[in-house]
Amino acid sequence: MAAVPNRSQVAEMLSLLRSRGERVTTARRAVLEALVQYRDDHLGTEELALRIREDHPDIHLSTVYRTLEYLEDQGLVHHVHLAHRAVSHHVAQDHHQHAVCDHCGRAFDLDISMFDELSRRLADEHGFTVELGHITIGGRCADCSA
Amino acid sequence: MAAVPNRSQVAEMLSLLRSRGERVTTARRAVLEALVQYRDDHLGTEELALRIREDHPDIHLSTVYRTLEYLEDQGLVHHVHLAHRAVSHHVAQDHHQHAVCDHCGRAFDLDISMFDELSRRLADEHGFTVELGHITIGGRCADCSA
DNA sequence: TTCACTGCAAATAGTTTGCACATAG
DNA sequence: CTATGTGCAAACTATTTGCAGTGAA
Repeated sequence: MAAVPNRSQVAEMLSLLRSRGERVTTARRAVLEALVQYRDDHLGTEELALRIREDHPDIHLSTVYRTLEYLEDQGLVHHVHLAHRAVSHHVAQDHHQHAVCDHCGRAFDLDISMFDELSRRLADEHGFTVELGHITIGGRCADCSA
Repeated sequence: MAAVPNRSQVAEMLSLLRSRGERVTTARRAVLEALVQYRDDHLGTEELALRIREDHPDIHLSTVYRTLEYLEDQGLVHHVHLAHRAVSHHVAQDHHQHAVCDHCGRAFDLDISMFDELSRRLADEHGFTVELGHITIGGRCADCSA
């Protein structure tokens, strides 16, 4: 799916920051690396911070919060409200939607094309520009319907 | 839209509870009345509790939380994650979707038919049963796009 | 009368902030 | 060198829970 190997995706985002005159710090690199490495795991912020600390025990949870906020401001990261209380972050390029089972909590990635008609109608009928990637669909997964 | 006038919608839900052998209390009646009265205002839980207290100063915030949870268990109420931190409740019969502007926070009600294709594809391709009414679409409203 | 419900206060979870020190540029 | 970023502790917000008293059936 990615036209560019993961390895350089972080490097690319870091040079983008540098080109904007932003500082590149250990925490920023570590957060981006973790988001790329665990991209499929839909980790909450605290869980993400735990993984980051495996390699960087000195990076504080509050720094992860601040860094994620910063990276969102920079447009490099988006967030999704997955389960009821958990917020999950992902790099902006990984645009996908989620369906979350209200029963078991599992998150399923959805193809963006599923939202084509919906976005078009929202634009036409309400002038509303959907921010894809932020949508979460709740319901019952196949297993939990049984 | 409703086949039944608002006035009796609460009464109806209360008799349903009674018919199940559940207790009808002041708090339960007050919460349902407020949900019906302010159905278009997308109130958060705390704000809802404030309105309820105008008439029933003795109903505690924690009771509102517990009552909403109870009414959800009974299937009479659903909740929606509207803005980033706010959870809003509405009576289950008022099934509609929301688009929330990430910029000004306004919520727009959407026609359910917009989700027909999406629900069908989720069912067909993933065996996932969408719980309509729980979906929130983020993005920019027409005004804030300017 | 009896057991579910409620008020209150205190606990918890997730997130944010002030401040002094560390570090990228 | 100097502004920006970070660690830490403490504050905050939304929500939940334990317990003893209240009230619906």
